[in-house]
Amino acid sequence: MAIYALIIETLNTAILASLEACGLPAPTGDLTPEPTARREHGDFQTNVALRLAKIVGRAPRDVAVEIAAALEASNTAHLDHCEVAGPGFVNIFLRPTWLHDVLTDVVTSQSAYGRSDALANQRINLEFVSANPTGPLHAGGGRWVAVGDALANVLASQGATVHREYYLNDAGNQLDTFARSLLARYSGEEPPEDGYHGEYLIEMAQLLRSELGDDVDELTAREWGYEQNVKSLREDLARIGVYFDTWFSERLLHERGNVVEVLSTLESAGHTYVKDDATWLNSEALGDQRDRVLVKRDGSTTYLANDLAYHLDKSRRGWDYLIDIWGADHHGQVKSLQAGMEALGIGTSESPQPEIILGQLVKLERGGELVRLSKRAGNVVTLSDILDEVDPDVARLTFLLQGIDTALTFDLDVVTSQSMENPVFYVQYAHARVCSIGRRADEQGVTRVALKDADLSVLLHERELDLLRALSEYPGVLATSAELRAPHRVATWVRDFASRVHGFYRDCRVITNDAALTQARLWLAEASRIGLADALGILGVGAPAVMERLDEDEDEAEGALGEGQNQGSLG
RNA sequence: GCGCCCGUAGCUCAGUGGAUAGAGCAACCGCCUUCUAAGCGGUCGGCCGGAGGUUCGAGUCCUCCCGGGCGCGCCA
Repeated sequence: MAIYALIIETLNTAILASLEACGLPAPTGDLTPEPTARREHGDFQTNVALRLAKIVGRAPRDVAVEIAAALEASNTAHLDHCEVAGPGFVNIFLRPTWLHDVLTDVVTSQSAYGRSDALANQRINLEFVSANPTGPLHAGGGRWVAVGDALANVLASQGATVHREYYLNDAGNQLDTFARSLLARYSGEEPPEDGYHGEYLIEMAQLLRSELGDDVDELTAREWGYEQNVKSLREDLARIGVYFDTWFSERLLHERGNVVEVLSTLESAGHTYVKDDATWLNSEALGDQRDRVLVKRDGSTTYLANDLAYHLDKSRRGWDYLIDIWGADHHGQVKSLQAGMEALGIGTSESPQPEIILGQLVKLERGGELVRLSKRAGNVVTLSDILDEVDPDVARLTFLLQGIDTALTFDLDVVTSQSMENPVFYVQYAHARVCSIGRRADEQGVTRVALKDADLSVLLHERELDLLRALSEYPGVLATSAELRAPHRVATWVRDFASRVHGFYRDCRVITNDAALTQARLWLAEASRIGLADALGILGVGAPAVMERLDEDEDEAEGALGEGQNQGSLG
């Protein structure tokens, strides 16, 4: 168990015992002590007195004083003293020894630090991106790439087995529309009104001609274009370092008769009816805003029918839990899908409903103006375009620093031209600095003694304790991030932690003549490195050991980037 | 009209019912003889969209209103 959890448990027990010693009842609900927001309030605070006051009919501060005294009298590990403050909080002050235990915990756990087995035995299928294979991934799609991959890592950090899946809508009208557009370009014509007008089709048409000659029909164009598009999706994803375990083809559902099967299941369960020559799902009765068509008048199935077959297939493939990440432009489909799944008997404890995570859309800005993000309109900015200009790490963290409930504005001017001030460099630099200390120590022949031989009790500087407090909270950050499906919490944690690392670096020289202090600080630096590297790893952002110092004369020129990063054209 | 999301510092955004609401950027002032100044410290900056309500306590929960985004196809 991580030290933080251990402390909470210890304090919890101590508080309960104190209540009993005072003859006070235990309040209902969670009385978990929580870390204080301010240093002067100690390490942890508990609001039990506030909550008990009404029950016992006494002033909250009186109750608090009593509890504080009982707590102090208890023999609780690391406890220094308690104070009553504000309306009736009991502030708990611990000795720094608990933070020294955190350091030991981090360096002995290494990359396992912060991990939990809360989701052990959970096999989760996480579907994200799933952009139609009708062209390159557009810039806004990068958000789901970054968020989905990070969320997968976050869930895995809690012990889950996570499977990344990409659903290819390769059986519907969109691909046909795409084919007609491609063929139009191939013939030197403008795409149809409702077709795809992006310039990428012109290039693609040229390639089509050079590869397959002058006698290409629509079907051939479609299949060739489809292959090209999937290939380019994979390439774009590879550029940003995201790989899917499964690329699931919608066509398979039709070939295997899954869609037909879903329809007959729904029909025999009495959930469908025929009206206006179409087959409808009685979804309104199941919570949807209205009923939905499953089979169109022309006999083809709707997106909903196909999607139900897809989700049913996913749950049959043996996952304990299904998660989809969708853009907010699809939120109208959530109720329909869930209504259909319920009609199919999904939604029990053995087979829970798919969880749909909705993320707000990305607004792309350049030159102070919004850029439209539409594959159909001509004006396309692709993820690949962005990666031509910025480092994948920059793109990822830009998408990840913001919660998915807010519409994100991706300002290309800021992200590209001001990359010197990008949070990515700030965080990566903290990692590089810590690594640099290790190298410098090596150069000077200073080697780290075994952890058990280092005297950590000399770590008393506020900067040092600050680092350890942040590290103590990291496991909780990961757990919360997983629970709330909010990977941005890891991003904001690591940015905050980097700030503490820089402060420590500035104020606490590690390699000094004080051998004991040097040893303790070397271990603290190592713990910090582990924290930074782990969080960055979860976000899918690189943690370079070296970042070259930016030459002052060239601060407008090319940035000095760490290893493994492509050199963005910044000028 | 109905449904979902959002509204917090000049800008971009954190903040799972707790005390004096935070960070980055921008602006201004300091700090390099010492482990990388892509750094550190400080100043400036807020009726948390508005009004009610619940609560010992509300940026957070509830209701209504205002403003913005996205949906409400026999498209996908």
